[in-house]
Amino acid sequence: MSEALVDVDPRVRRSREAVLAASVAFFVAGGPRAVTVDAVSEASGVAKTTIYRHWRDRAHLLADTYRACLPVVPAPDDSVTPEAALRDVVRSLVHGMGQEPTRSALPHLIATPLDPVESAALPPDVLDQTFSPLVASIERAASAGVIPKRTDTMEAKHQLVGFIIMSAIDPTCAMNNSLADRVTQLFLAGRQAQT
Amino acid sequence: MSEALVDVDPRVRRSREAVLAASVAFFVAGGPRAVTVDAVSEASGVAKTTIYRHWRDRAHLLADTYRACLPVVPAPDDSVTPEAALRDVVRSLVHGMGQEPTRSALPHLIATPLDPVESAALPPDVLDQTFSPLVASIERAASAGVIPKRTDTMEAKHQLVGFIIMSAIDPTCAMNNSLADRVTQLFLAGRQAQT
DNA sequence: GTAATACGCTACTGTAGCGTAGCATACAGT
DNA sequence: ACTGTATGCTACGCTACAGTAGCGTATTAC
Repeated sequence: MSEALVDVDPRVRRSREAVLAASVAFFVAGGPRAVTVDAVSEASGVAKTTIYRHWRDRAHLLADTYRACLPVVPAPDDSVTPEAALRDVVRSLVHGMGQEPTRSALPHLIATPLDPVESAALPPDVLDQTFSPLVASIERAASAGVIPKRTDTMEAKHQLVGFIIMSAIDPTCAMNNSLADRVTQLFLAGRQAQT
Repeated sequence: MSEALVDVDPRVRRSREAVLAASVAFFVAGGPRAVTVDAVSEASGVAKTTIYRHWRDRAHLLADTYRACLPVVPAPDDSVTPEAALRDVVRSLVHGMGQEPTRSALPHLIATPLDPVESAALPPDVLDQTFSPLVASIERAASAGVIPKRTDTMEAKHQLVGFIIMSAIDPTCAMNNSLADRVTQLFLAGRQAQT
């Protein structure tokens, strides 16, 4: 994504984008197992040999495909109140998880890193990084006393991320700010009721 | 499991159990992709031909394997208060999700039904059934006014199930009654704070 | 003891997928 | 126009896996 400036040759850019788009489509539809070089080649119109000129092997293609399905969550804003910062991060997460291809890929995004074969070329903590802004927001809320200071950060993360992910997996669920703010409110109200 | 009485011949029972145990082990370790008839045959010590005498094809073996990884959650107890019934169901769920092989298989249990190939012989709603006792408890709590009567049942289910599943996926998390009751309390406190 | 049945073994076919080699062609930059 | 590079194409070899056939052996039930 960010090295588009290096690839001056438009043929290269075209090939990489077409391959990745097709690969993402297969990943979304059927998980890592569905991402085969032959299928991607045919669907993208890019020759198999060309794919191997850009990715060393299938594992590296899969790693890029995986990353392309992850949402981008901006770091929390420290210039607003802890509540507002948390609310905004939750909104970003809900929005990101609700966007395609992330939404449809979610179950596979969770399962793939646990597959010893398919996770070969995946950076180990690539999924955790998506939630690091949320963890930072939780920690700030705790140290500011918005939620109990002795809050278990990981537990709170499970609570929020679990809610968001399960909502996103349910195709009937609208992933908008209304849902995001309800997630935040239910979280804060529950935590603040703790002694 | 329940038709053990029909299989009088101990040779049949022995074969089925050995195959299923090996198949579950592969599913846990690497998802449906790892469940190959050859590998299961070798690991279980049961000949491939014998496996095909008990399961029509790999898809049916996988369906049984999938079911064997699901926890059994008893129906809610209507003779206690709605709070206690919900608490007990959450405890059962937390306990079930924390037990092997369910715990390690969880990501694959979520992802497999969404794979159009691997879910071939899977009953469509087999995972939902695991959560139906929870849904029943939520509905009873709502109609009893323990939580707001207009509570969105599905949303509440996402909230509780998401929290539990994310906790179970984190290997450092203790899946005991202490966690279960905290899940219940945070849920009730958040909901009861809503107008 | 005997018949029925379950099982193991070997060998086989067919398919899908990974990854490579060699050569011809089209396109980009100058 | 010219040169370098990216691409397309065909044809491989190799491995893993699904599923089947035939035959001999061991175990079970009676």
